[in-house]
Amino acid sequence: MRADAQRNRLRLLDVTIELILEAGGEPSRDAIADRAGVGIGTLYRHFPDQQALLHAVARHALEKSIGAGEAVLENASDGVDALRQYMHAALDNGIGVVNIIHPLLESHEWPDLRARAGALLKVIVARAIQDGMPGGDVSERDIVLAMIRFARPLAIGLPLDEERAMAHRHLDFYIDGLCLRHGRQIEPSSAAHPQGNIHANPR
Amino acid sequence: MRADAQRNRLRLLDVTIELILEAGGEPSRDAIADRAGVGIGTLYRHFPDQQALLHAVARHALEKSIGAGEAVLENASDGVDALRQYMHAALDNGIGVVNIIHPLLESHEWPDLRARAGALLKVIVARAIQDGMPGGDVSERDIVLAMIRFARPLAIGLPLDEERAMAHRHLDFYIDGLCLRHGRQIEPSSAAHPQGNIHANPR
Amino acid sequence: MRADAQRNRLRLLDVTIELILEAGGEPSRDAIADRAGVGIGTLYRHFPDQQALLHAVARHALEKSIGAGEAVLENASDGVDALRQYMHAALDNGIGVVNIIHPLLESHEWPDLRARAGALLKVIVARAIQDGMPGGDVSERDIVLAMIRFARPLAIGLPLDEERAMAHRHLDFYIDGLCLRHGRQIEPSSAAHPQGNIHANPR
Amino acid sequence: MRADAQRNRLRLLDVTIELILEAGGEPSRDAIADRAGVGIGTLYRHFPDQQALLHAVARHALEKSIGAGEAVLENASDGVDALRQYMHAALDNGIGVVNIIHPLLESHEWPDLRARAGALLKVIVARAIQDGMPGGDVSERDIVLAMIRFARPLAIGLPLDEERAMAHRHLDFYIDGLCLRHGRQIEPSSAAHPQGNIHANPR
DNA sequence: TATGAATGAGGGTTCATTCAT
DNA sequence: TATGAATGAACCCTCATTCAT
Repeated sequence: MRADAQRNRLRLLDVTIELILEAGGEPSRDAIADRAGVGIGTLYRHFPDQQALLHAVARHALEKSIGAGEAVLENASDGVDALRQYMHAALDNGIGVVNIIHPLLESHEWPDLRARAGALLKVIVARAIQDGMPGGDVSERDIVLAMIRFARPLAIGLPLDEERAMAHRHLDFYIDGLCLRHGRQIEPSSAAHPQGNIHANPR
Repeated sequence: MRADAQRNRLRLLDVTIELILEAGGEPSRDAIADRAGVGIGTLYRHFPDQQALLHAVARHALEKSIGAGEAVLENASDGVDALRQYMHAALDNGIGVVNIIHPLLESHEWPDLRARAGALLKVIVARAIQDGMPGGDVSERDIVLAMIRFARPLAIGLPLDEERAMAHRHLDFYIDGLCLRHGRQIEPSSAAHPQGNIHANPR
Repeated sequence: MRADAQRNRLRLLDVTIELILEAGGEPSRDAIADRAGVGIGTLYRHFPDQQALLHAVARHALEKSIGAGEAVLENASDGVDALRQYMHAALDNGIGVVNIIHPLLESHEWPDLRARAGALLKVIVARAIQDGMPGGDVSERDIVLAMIRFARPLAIGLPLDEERAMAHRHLDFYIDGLCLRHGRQIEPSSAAHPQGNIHANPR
Repeated sequence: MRADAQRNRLRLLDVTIELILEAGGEPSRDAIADRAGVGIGTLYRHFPDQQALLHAVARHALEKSIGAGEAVLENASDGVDALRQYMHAALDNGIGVVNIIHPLLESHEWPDLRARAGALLKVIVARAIQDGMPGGDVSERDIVLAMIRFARPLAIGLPLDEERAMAHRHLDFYIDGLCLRHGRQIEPSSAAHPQGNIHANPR
């Protein structure tokens, strides 16, 4: 691939994410091409249809999220802490930038990522349980679907920073609840995610 | 209003809710009319524009939710229990079926409902705090926005019953987390909600 | 026909003319029914379709115009004067309230009116020529089409009174020109139409 | 602009004029696109809304009309003749093709054209008066509104050539009448116009 | 007979996608 | 390869007309 083509491709991905985060919905193809400073034809050369573009964006976000999770896992001393950090990092890495990651993972696309994500999740959940999160009926599904939910914009016209703050705040309560299951009491919300939430307690 | 017109009106509201829950976004007018088995003109006679339809749907859901909350409040012996039951009932009553309830409540529409909803929320939160939910920075906003979030479809193609089950499950963890704040230990999620139906009566 | 039905029919005709003159285009069926204070169904009972209503309105205007022409003819001492008075009267009687009179007259509808209108026109033109209007290629067609033209609204948003004043003013110049053909000099615009024009010369 | 785009643009303008002249009202966008043989989207690319299209058409006609008038003024030896030629040329150039020229001229759009049109009219009328047209209450308004009126289709289904012939014929009588005011006798309608075509060059 | 609810064709407009330049 | 013009399906809405009450 020629260098300028490569540059266009990345620019298009970045712009798409920008626009999704700004407007909270799927941006129009024209808007993406305009903002990227290329013709609409160029957009289609790189991403033959809507799917292709969103897949690429999703893959991008997913890769970053998995990377973050793997890093967390390496450094964390506590499994529950690691789970919490991972979920917040996924939010910050745009895990929910599109609502298509889940079906994709369940399909046969991206076998590489599916494997990595699956392995990561399994370990993180296992470590969290090992370190005190009640097992029982709590499973990977409770993690994946929750990340999708907390990453979805509320769509009520909140400013972007409030939107993200509420997502992290809600997620924190959720994790607190997860770890409380079956009566175990933990230090709630102790390990905070790196950035951008208005969680009241100092972390 | 003529009997058949009344029937059509209700059918249109029901279908709209159905479609929103299935697709997770605003359904097209044509889709609504088709599913309801009426002409597009009939839809417009009953609801002159998108706003009117969504308002009607939202008001419908909001009224039922408030009603449920008031009933809960009357019968509940414990404030935290009442809060939990209220939030689940709101989900079952379609509280988040549209993303417009919140802005509307903040505007000057529906002064009657706003007053009722505001009063109800205040009492429910106060009673929950009184019965053990940590006060601190937890406020009505944490209840309202959470209901909107948990009621939003995940939009990943889940069948309707799974979608609803996950919403209630996520909500339960969230409430557990809310009430756990500052170390208080409660009996978590003890009262599992029945298989909630959006048209079910408040429990 | 029952008395109230008869009343409704007339009311509908009147309202239609009113609305045409107010808005300058074909009014909507709903607007007519509303203004007349009847249901849309009643409108359709009296006038089974758009055509029928406009025909009725046109016939109404045409009858009045012919009546006015016949009256003029009886009283006028000068043929050119009579022609002028007739054309102005036709304008005032709403001859152009719809643009469908002409095709109707050329078809086989209204044989009675066609006969009367044809006879009247023939006599009026003949008398005008006899009293000084140049014959040559001037024909009834120059009268009929001119009335249609001067009765058409300019559709540039003029207030109703200006619109009508300009119609009469333009018509006056036109008649002056008609009678000037082939070098004959007449006293221009001497015989004025009864009402509603801003013709500068005192009549 | 690409060659084919340019071709489409002109074709759309031509077709719009055709349809207006045939039907006597604003044609539907679908009808225009169909007749021009392009997709509806192409029409919208060139003219983003009804206004834009009608403005373009009107401006086109107005420019040609003014050009014709200026040419006439340069070559004409007689002011009344020049007025007559100008008005006929304006008809041939589609001056009244839309009923929006007048309001636009009275608004603040097209300051360039307004200035040119205003200057031209003033000179032409002055020269006509100087060469024998009675002044008195005759003004530029009698010229402008008359051009609009005579250019409007009668909307009675006449074939296009008859429609145009009648417009010129009516206009001729009108000008005769205008110039006859106050008893001045002129050589009426001597210079019959050739079979004018809307795209013909000014004579 | 009167009413007004229901219908659906048609007009306006947007936008994902294709294709000529 | 990059461009942006062209396409047309799909959406929103209006209104003439039909039909159940």
